[in-house]
Amino acid sequence: MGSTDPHSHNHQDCINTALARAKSICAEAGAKLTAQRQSVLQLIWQSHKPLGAYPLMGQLQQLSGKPIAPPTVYRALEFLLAHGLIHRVHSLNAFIGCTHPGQPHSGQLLICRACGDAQELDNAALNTSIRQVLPSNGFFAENVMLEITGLCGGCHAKPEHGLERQIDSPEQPIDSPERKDNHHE
Amino acid sequence: MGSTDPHSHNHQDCINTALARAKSICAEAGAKLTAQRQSVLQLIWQSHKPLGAYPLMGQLQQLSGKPIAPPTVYRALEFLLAHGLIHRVHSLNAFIGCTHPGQPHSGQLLICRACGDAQELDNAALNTSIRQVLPSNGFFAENVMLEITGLCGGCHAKPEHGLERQIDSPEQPIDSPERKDNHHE
DNA sequence: GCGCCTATGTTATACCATAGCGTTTTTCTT
DNA sequence: AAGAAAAACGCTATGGTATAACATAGGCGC
Repeated sequence: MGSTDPHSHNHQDCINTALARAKSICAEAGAKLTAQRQSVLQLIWQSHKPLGAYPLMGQLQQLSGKPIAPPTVYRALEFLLAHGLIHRVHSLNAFIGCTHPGQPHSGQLLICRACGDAQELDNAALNTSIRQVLPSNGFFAENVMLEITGLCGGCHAKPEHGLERQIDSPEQPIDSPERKDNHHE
Repeated sequence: MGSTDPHSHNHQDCINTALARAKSICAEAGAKLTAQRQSVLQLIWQSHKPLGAYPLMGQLQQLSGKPIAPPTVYRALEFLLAHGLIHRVHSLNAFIGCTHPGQPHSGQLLICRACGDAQELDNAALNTSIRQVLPSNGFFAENVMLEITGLCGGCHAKPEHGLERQIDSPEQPIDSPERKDNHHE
């Protein structure tokens, strides 16, 4: 969440809003948001941090009182992904609720390695920049995934996470000398 | 790559150049590019498409004539990642040679879902855009990962890869009229 | 009821990655 | 050159992620 404490807002409202939106989106699309899919969506929102499929499976079992197998979970996730209700966080093999479903956007995430929170962005300038790179490469983009890992404001202020590998790490952060696309072709 | 045939250039030169660069980078860093690590780097470059750890392991076994265990492969990969000689492709659980090692940059990849080729970008405007979003969020970035999936120029021209859902189109990733609830993110 | 489509259940397995520990090789120090 | 420390490697086992394939159940139009 970066600057916002997960508990500084009414989280239940948060979840309810997401569920309500999901219902209307599915209704409009003619898709069935079944009880199970809704449970999965709710659990993902409850966590408010990227949630893995197996932890999710465990919670789903607790919730339903019966054993749940991986395919069941993955099928629900697949449905939710397809309808833009959640995002997959590749760098964590996890899933997170989409904060503005129904609107066109590409996934842009800020992921704190210390507290584990993930904040979704939808930065217009960034979207524009990304889109502009593509035509020059003749590439037809279908899915854009941007995941930025680091420390959120809160965690960055604390000393215990001070191992700031920003400067000397080979997998460099964003700072890059001016250089144009370059490839060996 | 992308639209270009992997064999339209002298691939061996490509590999040799990468190996030579790797040697000089490691020498400068005081790191040991052992025979095994070099083999791994070479195999990754030979593939010229993102290569998974297990396929890599198989090739490594063939090359060396003896059984190789996963940790061996992953340790080599870890070394190469740490020194910026390869990139991890999260969306494919695979690895690809870095086209401009030694220079600070974040990984920006165009991945074709049809032919599997991946092209690395280093677009200055994009880097700038990304960098500019962060301060406003109080976020301290350490690693940026951008992976764009779609169709490269060549594959886009062919009819068999039809399901074209352009990103950022007003409609969500999935269909509008006829529904079929399966799609990968 | 019947056929069809969708969702779900179930078993098994494939695929990806790391922990932990012992051995070998290299490098540094004396 | 001998010995200690560190780095790299081999190996076994296991954890974590994801899907294939097939079976079952329920809704819905006819």
